Amino acid sequence: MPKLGMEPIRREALVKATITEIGRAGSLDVTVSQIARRAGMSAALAHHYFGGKTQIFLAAMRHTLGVYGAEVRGALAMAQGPRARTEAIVRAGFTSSNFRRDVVAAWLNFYVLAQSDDQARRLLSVYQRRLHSNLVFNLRPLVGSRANEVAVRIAGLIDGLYLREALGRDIPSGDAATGQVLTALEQDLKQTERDPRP
Amino acid sequence: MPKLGMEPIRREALVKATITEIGRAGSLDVTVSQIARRAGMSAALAHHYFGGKTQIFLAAMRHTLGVYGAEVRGALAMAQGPRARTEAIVRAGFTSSNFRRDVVAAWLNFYVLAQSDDQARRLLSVYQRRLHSNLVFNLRPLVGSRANEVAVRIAGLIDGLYLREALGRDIPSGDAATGQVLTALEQDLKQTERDPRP
Amino acid sequence: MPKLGMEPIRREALVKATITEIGRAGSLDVTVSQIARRAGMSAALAHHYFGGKTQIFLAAMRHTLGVYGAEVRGALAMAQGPRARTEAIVRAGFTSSNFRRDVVAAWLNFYVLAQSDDQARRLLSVYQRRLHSNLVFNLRPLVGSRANEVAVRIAGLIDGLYLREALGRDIPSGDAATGQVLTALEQDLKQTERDPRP
Amino acid sequence: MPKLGMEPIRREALVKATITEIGRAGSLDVTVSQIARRAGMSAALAHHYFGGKTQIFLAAMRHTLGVYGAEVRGALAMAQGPRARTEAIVRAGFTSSNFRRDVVAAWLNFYVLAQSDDQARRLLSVYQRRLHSNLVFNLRPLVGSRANEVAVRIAGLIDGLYLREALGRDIPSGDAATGQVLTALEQDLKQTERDPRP
DNA sequence: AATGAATGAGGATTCATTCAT
DNA sequence: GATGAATGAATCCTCATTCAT
Repeated sequence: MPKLGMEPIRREALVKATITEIGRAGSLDVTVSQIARRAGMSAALAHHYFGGKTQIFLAAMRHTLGVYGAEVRGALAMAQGPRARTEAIVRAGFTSSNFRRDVVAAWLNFYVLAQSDDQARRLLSVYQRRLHSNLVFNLRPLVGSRANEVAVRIAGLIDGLYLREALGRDIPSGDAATGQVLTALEQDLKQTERDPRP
Repeated sequence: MPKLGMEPIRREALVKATITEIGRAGSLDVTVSQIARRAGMSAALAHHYFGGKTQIFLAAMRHTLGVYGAEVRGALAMAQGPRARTEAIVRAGFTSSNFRRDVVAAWLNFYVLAQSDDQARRLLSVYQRRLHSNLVFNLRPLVGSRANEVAVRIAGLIDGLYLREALGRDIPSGDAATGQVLTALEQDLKQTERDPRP
Repeated sequence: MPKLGMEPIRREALVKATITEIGRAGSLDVTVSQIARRAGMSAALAHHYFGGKTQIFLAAMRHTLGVYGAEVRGALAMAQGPRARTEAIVRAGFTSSNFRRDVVAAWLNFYVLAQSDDQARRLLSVYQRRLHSNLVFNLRPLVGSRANEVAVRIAGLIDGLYLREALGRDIPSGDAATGQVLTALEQDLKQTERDPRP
Repeated sequence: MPKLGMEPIRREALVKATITEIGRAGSLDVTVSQIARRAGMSAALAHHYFGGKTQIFLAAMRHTLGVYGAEVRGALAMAQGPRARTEAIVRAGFTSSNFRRDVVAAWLNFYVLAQSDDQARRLLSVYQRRLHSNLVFNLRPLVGSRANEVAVRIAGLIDGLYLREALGRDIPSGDAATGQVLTALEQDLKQTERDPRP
């Protein structure tokens, strides 16, 4: 009994299973069989849908980036004014849907993959550029010509806290991380108050 | 052609070759043969000296951490006063011997390895704790009770900039990264001036 | 060419090939590839079905013991009275399906394997205990309290003749071996006649 | 300081170490390094003295057979008359120097080796023939034309009891084994009394 | 006499991928 | 649409053996 319209369901199941398995293994050393099993299908079917292991990883990556992007857009839509919007961007990064142990592990591994796989690198670049311009756009009214520099600092700090979290044994605390970044942000704002450079 | 006392020579060659190969591959998916070939010996000999692939990686890791630690100690020895010492710690992280493309790639992969390998995790913990307490010790006179929080921020930012550099296409610029961290540090110091909390 | 339900077919082919190859080599120094090739498949498939080399050997062992056990049961079913049954047990051990050169070699190697592998040891123990109790049960009416001792002697002699056969160059003669054991048995019976010990 | 006259000492140490290691492993899967280490020298030296792994095994085998042969000859020298001499041969096989766990394991493995190695086979043949003719020679006055057949039975039983002992968990009991064989022998003698066939 | 150094050959095992059904 | 069957290629690791010192 061939089932119709299974494709999107299967794909989604595989993407989720991929994130889960990468999280469990803590690395990309995960077999297609493991992923497929967790997704409730045969390895052959996984291949059928995605064409290969790398494609599966990339799809999982796109999914993760997509979720993250949606979260950012959602937060931006609610916020009023540049400061609130900048803070919203920061907060979105540490939401409970993004700052989960397995997702963090996936991110870390995607960074690794991006070093050898061009598609992955491009994907990450897109994310990084988008984050950067989002930050710069909203920081400009707040810190003027410092916007670029501050954006790099904020983004760097976000990544760094992610990285640290990947290793800690305790459940990731989004609040603490958010607090760290917002404090850094606030000091950049104060610095501008003291020494404005339009 | 001396035939005795080769062990340390071989070990060192293997450690270097490991860093290089990880740098080239951008991942831990490097065969023992590749490493051994680059180090100018057979894979069997590499196994003979290290006992296994993981041990080779860990030795390379220890070496990298060792170099880093030496650099930090050296910098600390030259610096006078807490502020200079704190800056020295930061600068040491972005020295040209640490902030090389392949070394950064190695670090990134060690983070990954630490998620699944206990020895690697322990090694990283040691490094992180040492960095943290170094920072806290020198920050105390500067920012008082904020020392811990500031140390986390500084360390996080350092890691984040490392991470970003791993992906960039251009040669890593230690100066830019150092500048970023020192700016963040300076703002934390000013904040304390404004609002001292002994 | 049916493509489903291959598993039992493959397993059986592998088990047979294992016996054959052990027979040819005269030892367990047989590669999985050799076995797989003889069974008409790739080494990978052999692993797929059995999980590892030891498992393949154990399966072959179980098969051999199974055949032997079936033969004994078959012979017992035909025989009437304790003496006939005891003789049947002896004869079953030297049947042409059990007393083949390669099977004898397999036995010998299983003894060796049993010294280091626990599963193998357990398997052999089961066989030995079964043989022993079969003998004792049927010997009791014939030799009374000597049953245990006689059973040990009979079983020992069977094993010894197997061992000797493993080395001889000529085709194993089940008849000669059977004769030897039956003679020993008969003398034990006569001894009981002369000196009954209920 | 080159030591003189070390050769015999080294060889003996290696032979003993070989028996010990085979006993520990329960198989011939013993590396030359293991043997050499136990014998207190380098693997290279072991090769130097024996030429190769097989040669080391064969030397150990010759040694074992030699000890056994000496024991038999010693026992024969003490015994008076054919019956005592026959019993002496049997007893020699289960002496505490021959019926040790590791020696039994070695024997078993030599049987295995003899299936693939010609030198080993020849060595075993020599032992078997010698044992056989020793038995026949002394049995002739006792059982007349049955001598050959009885010798096969006795020798088979000895081998079988060895084999059984190789697997048992308890310390080998030479007495019990000797008893078994002597009982069989006695019954053969009685049989001849009843039905003499000169 | 003795050994550390060194390697080639080989073997178990894993896995992504393909294919026939 | 879905999967069991099947394999080639790769990789880690072991080990007997050789050689220079």
